[in-house]
Amino acid sequence: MAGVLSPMSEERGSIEALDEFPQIEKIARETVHDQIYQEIRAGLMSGRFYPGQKLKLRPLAKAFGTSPLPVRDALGRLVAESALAMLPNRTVAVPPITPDRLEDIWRVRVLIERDATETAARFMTDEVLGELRRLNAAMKTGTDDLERYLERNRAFHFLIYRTARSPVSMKVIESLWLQAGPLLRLIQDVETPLRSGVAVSHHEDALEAFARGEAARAGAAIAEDLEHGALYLRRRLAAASDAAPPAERRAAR
Amino acid sequence: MAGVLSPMSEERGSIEALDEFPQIEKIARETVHDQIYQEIRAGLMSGRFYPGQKLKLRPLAKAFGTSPLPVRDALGRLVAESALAMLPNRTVAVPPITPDRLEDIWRVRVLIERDATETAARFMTDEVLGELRRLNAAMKTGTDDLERYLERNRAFHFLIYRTARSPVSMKVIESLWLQAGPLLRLIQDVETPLRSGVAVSHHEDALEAFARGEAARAGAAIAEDLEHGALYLRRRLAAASDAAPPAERRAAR
DNA sequence: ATATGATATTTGTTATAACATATATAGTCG
DNA sequence: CGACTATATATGTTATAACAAATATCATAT
Repeated sequence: MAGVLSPMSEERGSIEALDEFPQIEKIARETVHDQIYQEIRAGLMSGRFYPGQKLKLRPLAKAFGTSPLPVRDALGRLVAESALAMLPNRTVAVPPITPDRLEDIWRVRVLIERDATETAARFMTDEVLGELRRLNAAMKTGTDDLERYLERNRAFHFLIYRTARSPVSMKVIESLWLQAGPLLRLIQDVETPLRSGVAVSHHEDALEAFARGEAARAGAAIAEDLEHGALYLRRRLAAASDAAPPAERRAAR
Repeated sequence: MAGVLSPMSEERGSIEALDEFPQIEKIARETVHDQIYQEIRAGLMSGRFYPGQKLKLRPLAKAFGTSPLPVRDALGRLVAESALAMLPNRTVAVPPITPDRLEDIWRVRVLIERDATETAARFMTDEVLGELRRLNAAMKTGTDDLERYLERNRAFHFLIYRTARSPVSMKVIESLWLQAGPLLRLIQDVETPLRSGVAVSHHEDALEAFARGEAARAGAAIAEDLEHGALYLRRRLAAASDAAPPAERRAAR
């Protein structure tokens, strides 16, 4: 089912793996609704949808080769997580991005991701630190592929947050990244060297702070990383809204 | 449909109001799933469900007088908001409360509710301040009715948070209160004067800070209010887990 | 040509029913 | 008496179909 959002469909295969004999791992079967959810969610986080885009039940169901029900489940779940918005007509759409909304999302992001980073510093181990170094080093290569760059950046940040061992924070952060996802569309055509260098340097600040056990400094480094991104997005957002003020128009078909 | 969770059912009435002529206010019709959602949500926030309780589709549907579908929608939405949990068998249940989970929820609560309070201080007006004073004064009366006391406390806090004008923070805070809801069950049998006095005094600290425009102090007062509640709940939780360690057992029927 | 109105299509919502899995119950064998 | 198996019940999931509301399309009148 992967890649169904791109115009290419395939029937879903049976999930039950061939059971040799009673294995320990009892994989909870994935429901159709879960698969659709994962796919749309991944699309959102990597900016494959544009703000204002409407997600309609039957067209999506046809694309996935299912009935409208599981699609409805997936969309409803994403709406509940604030990743998608429900219009007054109850149609689901990617939330439009206004400057106010950008500031709102980022203020909370800085607040909670700094906190999570500080907490992670107290649980940091050599093993995790090594993995973080590896992830950050990987970000320096293949910077021309935006999607891969973003995925590596995501992996770096989320490994830190997971180290904080706070399921509640983790859920909030995931929701915030989901809401920020459609913004990533704005940096499609950004000069490659510019976008990669600064983030990596902030990451290295954080790595050094982790190594020294300086929690506050690690949190500050990640906060600066986020603020730097915000600076960038603010400019692109202003430019985009100058070029095409009626974002509502672009979304309509 | 109100009160259906208590064993008493009533058919749902038509929502469409009599339209005189083109009014400005176009009330979006409430779907069945919305009504069920609101009802379960209210029950959760005022602690009418116990941790571990299972919420099954068909029994609930029968109680509400609907098909299982809207119930499923409502439960799925609450699961997505972390208000309910989904067991491996995909049955929905009220999340059990462990000491770890209590600490996790409260740490994030203090972080974000303090921040929202500080932001609210910058937007504070005489009108809102007056309403806050009125709400806090109301908390001193009728303290014997726990549910009413909690509702007034909720109104006080949420008026502050709403003043911060941050939809993103608001959504997070609502989710956190929802997750904390089942804990309120622990203070059912608490000495009345003890629980009311301290909260009100913290609230008065916040009010004074608001009046003086001291944002940090207002945030600190609310943070202390929360910490005080946590102290209380920690003790009750320890006592409860001593008395009935297999919370899983109590949930089963 | 524009505005108004009726019709047709599309949209989300929900009940019903069939299915697969999980759980509970009863039966049976050791 | 205890452990295992088989049956029965209950549970979540999903397709189908019918419904209601919103939107789009088109004809008509001014």
